[in-house]
Amino acid sequence: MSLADVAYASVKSDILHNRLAPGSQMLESEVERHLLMSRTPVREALIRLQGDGLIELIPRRGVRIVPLSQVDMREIYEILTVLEPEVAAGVAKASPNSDQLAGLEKATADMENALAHENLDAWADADDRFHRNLLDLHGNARLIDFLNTLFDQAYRARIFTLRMREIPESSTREHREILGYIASGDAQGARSAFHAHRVRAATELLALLEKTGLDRL
Amino acid sequence: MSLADVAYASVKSDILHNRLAPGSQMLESEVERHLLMSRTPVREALIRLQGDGLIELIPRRGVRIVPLSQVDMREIYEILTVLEPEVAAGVAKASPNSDQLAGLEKATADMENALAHENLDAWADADDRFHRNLLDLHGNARLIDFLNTLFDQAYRARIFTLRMREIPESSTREHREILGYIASGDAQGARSAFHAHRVRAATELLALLEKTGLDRL
DNA sequence: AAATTTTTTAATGTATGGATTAACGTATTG
DNA sequence: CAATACGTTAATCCATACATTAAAAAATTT
Repeated sequence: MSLADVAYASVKSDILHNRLAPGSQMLESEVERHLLMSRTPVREALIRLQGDGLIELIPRRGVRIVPLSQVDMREIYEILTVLEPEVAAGVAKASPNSDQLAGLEKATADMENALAHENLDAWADADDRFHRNLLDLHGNARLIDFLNTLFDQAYRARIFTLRMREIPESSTREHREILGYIASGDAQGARSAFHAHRVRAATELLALLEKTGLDRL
Repeated sequence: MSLADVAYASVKSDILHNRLAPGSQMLESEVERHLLMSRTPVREALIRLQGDGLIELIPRRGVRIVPLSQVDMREIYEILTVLEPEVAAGVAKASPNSDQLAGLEKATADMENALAHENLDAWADADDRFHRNLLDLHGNARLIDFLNTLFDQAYRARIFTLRMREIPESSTREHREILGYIASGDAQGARSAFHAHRVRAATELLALLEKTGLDRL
């Protein structure tokens, strides 16, 4: 692992976990100092992060942590609403065996458990695992990559709004339902259940952002 | 425009226009010599191109121009088949005025003209313009970006197979049809017409690749 | 001769000095 | 006082020297 890789992973983690505030700016030299590295590897990492849509490199102004507006969230969910149901349908169609479904099963069980114990952090973690695990069961590498990028972008907003929402009961139920369709190889069922899941989640999240006036997440 | 930008545009153009052969490799130093630049800007450009999926940077082996296999083409078309119909539906729903549709109208007319004169290059150019122009009418920046990246990746294969196919009559007709749905604000019509268009194109292209044994485009 | 170790080579990874240039403050002018 | 021109500053952009290291070549051993 090169220094550039370390820098990439480190800054990315700092952004996702809100240790670098959305909308904030800093000079490249500050990042270098923070990471105790020279310009070259830091710059390479920043260029990659810019490609991921997580930062913006503004000449003479340094690095800007790209904040998410309501418009951004709408964009992201619009895409997820179209693509993820297809992913679910594709996975269902491939009739995965129980070995392959173990990860999804575990994630779903973890969500149910977390819900029972009202452990929101554990719930969010299991939810994230469910969605990413589903991707991994799909063969389309480009699709996987793109959706993971979107998950990364939306991650902060999800965490941030987690505690402002109702206890995620229906969401948990929907995951169990989707898993059922996938396990039984019902592609059409998986597709429409996932679509409904995403539409509901998007509506809820956008209404919440609207209501609270939250922007620049 | 920085040297890094120049390097990015130059190498990208060389790849898209097949001046750098798919699957070929060269050292970073060869790229530097070719562009008459030092390592820093070239390296930054290559990192961005790797993010675009056009090249691979392999330590000690240099730059590899990523070739497209049948699997890759199937991946790309699978995504286009799902997303582009949504884009068309979205644009139709927004009821664009004739000003906004001028580009699509022109592209369609150019396709019809090129077809009449059996000018395949002009046809391919107009086709590409139609698809990218449609994207520009859609508001979702992330979607636009992603689809443009896929267009870039698939560009070479399209050009390469252009002369091995039937004269693209049905494709041209379908574009005119889609444009009609968009102009009349019929989102559902645009969606299903575009879906059919993509399914047909994908089937044709994949069959052609299969038949000719073409791979590594 | 085959296998193993050592040495060499060369390509990338990293650090850094200097050139460039946009932004800002200061001075000048109308 | 407002507007403009000028000089200064500082951050990035670029070139390049050096460090690291994987691969290739050579030497040694069996």
